[in-house]
Parts: sequence; structure tokens; C-alpha cells
Amino acid sequence: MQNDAVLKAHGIKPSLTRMMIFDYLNAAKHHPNVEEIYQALQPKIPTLSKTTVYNTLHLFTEKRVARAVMLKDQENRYDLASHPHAHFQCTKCGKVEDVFRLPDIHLDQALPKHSVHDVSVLISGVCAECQKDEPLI
Amino acid sequence: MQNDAVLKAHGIKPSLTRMMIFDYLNAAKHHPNVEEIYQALQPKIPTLSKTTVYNTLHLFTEKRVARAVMLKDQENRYDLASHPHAHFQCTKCGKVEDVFRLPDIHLDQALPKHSVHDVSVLISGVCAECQKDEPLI
DNA sequence: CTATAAAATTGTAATGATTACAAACATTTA
DNA sequence: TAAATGTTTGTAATCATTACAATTTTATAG
Ligand SMILES: [Mn+2]
Ligand SMILES: [Mn+2]
Ligand SMILES: [Zn+2]
Ligand SMILES: [Zn+2]
Repeated sequence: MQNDAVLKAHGIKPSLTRMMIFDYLNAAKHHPNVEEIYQALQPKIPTLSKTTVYNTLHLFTEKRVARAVMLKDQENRYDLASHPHAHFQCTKCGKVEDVFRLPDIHLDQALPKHSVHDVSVLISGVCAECQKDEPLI
Repeated sequence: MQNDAVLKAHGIKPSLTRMMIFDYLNAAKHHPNVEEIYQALQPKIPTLSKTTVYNTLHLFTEKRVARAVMLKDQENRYDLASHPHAHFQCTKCGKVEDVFRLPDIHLDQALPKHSVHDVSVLISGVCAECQKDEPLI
């Protein structure tokens, strides 16, 4: 499916700016924040405003095209909502990795009378690389 | 175990301020934020500074006495780290509920070379109460 | 093709949580 | 007691996010 079709399918009119922000999220693997998206696209869209980046990401999040990844930082980072997955953040180097292989979490028994819309899982610890650096204490 | 013993056991000197913040977290069931803790304790500790609340919560978090609960709000809320559990936040009324009955998540296979320190699970949706208000669409 | 309405984008100014930092105060140690 | 260390405080920055009105662009109607 083309990118503009993805936006249309979610009820979003595919303006140039919106498509470029979608493309950037699609290509980025590292969960960019607003500042990074703005800095990356501003050369290509010289009139781009940071407010538009905020507006667009809010729209994407509301229409479930993207989701905000809330890490231990105090800034939101963004991810396309395509495949649900968890995130691992290394406390040493700050790197964020996608974690796709998580066991299904069945919430029916735990929350029988609730309507669950979203589950976000954030794992923190030390990544494989940083383990090597300090193997023994 | 007494509260001061809990702090000592985590390598924290139990000053009066620290014990009162610990007590407040222990009694509070609703994951208070810094402002609320400050407002609640300021009458009892007239010289209390909000910076001290921040300092103390950072100390508690570092020493694993408490943990920061990051919700969709843009402010941190705090919880004693006693029993690991997930959180459910209602998108209608904003209420936050503890969710203790979650299946164990075994990360060994998913992250074999990582050292996992913490897993935080945030579930969002509509709570039982708010379901009743708008049952049909 | 215009005129009008609606939607999208922009720039600037607030907001508000958090942090930085140095001074003041309290406690421990020698 | 004196010095060192640890704790608390107040004020001033920082910085991500939001509010909001103006401007520009796009869609719709005549
Ligand atoms: Mn991801
Ligand atoms: Mn809790
Ligand atoms: Zn690492
Ligand atoms: Zn509710």
C-alpha cells in the first residue's frame, strides 16, 4: 500500500507535509523525537514549522497511524503503529531496540470489565554491547 | 518492617523529610505527582522545598525504593516499588488502576544477551465505570 | 472562473514540569 | 570544638509542549 493510501485509509488527508513526516517515520528505525523530525525535514520543506510537526504527530497518534513511545527521557518519541511491539532501552548507552517476540498478554481475566485499547511495554536494562564493556564487577 | 528500616535497607539515611515522603507514598493509592506530594506535606513541613521532593524521589528511584510511573500525562507520578505491577489508565476519566494479575513475562528468549532491570507495562482503555456511561454507539 | 468557506500551516508567546546551582542548614567525624 | 560531609532550600534557567491568532492553501458553491 502506498503511503498516501495508508493515510487516506485512516481518514487523514495526505498533504505533502504529512506524507513527508510519514515517510520519515517509515524510514527511521530509531524512534525519532519532534526535534529530530523537524531538523531532518526543514531543509526539504523550508517553511516547515515545529508546530506543524507537533500537530501532525498528534493527528497520526489520534488516527492510530503512529504511536508515542514514552521512554525515561522527558520527550516523546514516535513510531509507526504498524506492528505492535515492546521497547528495550539501555540505561548505559540510551539505545532503544524494538522487541517483537513477547508472549501474548491476555488481559481478559485481569481486566474483565475494561475495554483495552493499547498496551505499551517498556523494558530497561543493559544491552548486549554494553554488557561486554563491563563484564565483571 | 518499619519505614525507617526500609530506607536503611536500601542505603538511604532516614531523615524526617525522607520518611514523610515515604509514608505519603505508602499511604497514597493513586500515584501522586510531585506537586501533590509537595502540597500535602508542606503544611506539616513548613520549610519544605519542591526541590527536596524532586531530590528525594530521584534518590528513592535510584535506590529502587520507588519507581516513576510514566503515564500519557506529561508529568511523572510515583509508586512504591514493593510489588511489581502494571497500570491501567482510563482515557475517559483519567483514573489509574493497579493491575497485579498479569501473566509472567519471560524475557530470556526474547532478550538472551540483555540484562533486564525493569519492565513497565501501561495499559490504556476505558474503565468499567466509564463503560456504563456510554454502553452503545 | 471567482467568491466563500473550510482546512492546513505558520510564528510567537505562554505554560509547566524538571533541572542546575549555589547558599544555608544539619549532622557526622576527627 | 572544628572540619568535613550530607541534606535542604530558593531562585533562576531549561526545554518540551501547548495555546492561539494570523496566514496560506485547498475545497466547494455560484
Ligand atoms: Mn519501536
Ligand atoms: Mn501502582
Ligand atoms: Zn547499551
Ligand atoms: Zn474511566
